[in-house]
Amino acid sequence: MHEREMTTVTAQPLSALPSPLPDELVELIARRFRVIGEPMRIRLLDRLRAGEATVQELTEAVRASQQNVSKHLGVLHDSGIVARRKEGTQVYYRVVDTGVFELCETVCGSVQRQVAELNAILEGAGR
Amino acid sequence: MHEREMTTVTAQPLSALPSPLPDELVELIARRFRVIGEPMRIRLLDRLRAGEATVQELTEAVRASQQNVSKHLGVLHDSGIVARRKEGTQVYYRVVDTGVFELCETVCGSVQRQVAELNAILEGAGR
DNA sequence: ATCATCTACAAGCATATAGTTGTGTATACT
DNA sequence: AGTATACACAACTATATGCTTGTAGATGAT
Repeated sequence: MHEREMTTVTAQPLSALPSPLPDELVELIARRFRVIGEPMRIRLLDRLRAGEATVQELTEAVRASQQNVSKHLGVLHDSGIVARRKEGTQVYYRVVDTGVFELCETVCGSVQRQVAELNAILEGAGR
Repeated sequence: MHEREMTTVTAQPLSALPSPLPDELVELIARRFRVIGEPMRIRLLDRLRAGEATVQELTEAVRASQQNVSKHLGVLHDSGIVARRKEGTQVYYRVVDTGVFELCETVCGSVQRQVAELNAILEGAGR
């Protein structure tokens, strides 16, 4: 689907993760989840689904202060989820780790299932 | 109880998410990510990959206080990721939302790609 | 009944992090 | 040069949350 050519190091069926996950890996995974687990950052990534955007455009899209947006973009950049490109006084951000979209879709699936369950329960009780 | 037969409600290609994600959905997604973005909880879920376990067993597996484990399990339970079953004085926990494993695999993929990139850079600079 | 074990809840402390304010730096325009 | 714009960094405050300690409730054994 995305980059397929770093065959040497990472190409394993990831389903086969070591059973007691090593502590460092656990920390890395947790950190990544926490980076994405922020409403403002999710909104930024959502906007970036449509493609590259400047800080200015992103600031308008998420209705927040420029400093705040810049800070969140810095977090996303540090964690390697987005990349930036400077052009004049403007900085363009884009998503480089498209795995985040996959993550959001999986989470949305879980959320939708839960909502469906709740509805089912409510209907069952209401009748 | 609830792990089967929910085919009717949620079956859409989730790739088609609304473009400016509604605020409430963003909050739900963020909360879910934050629930998983905790090393201790990841370790608990990791242990639960092997199947149902009691609080006691989980406490030994993650080397933490019973109270702390219980609290984290409560968080996982509240968010619908795990379910519990009481038997005598013991409580068995199990994962009901297996999407979390998918999430971890995706994240591991990203992390591994980043590590690979770092290695490549280091090798390039070192030679 | 009494006691031990297993689990969950509550209060307090410590830390992490989100948001604001103020400012520095770089680029473009006049 | 001087000014305006776009972005990022730093310090500060507020809030959230993880961990500990203490304990309550429930079950089972003696």
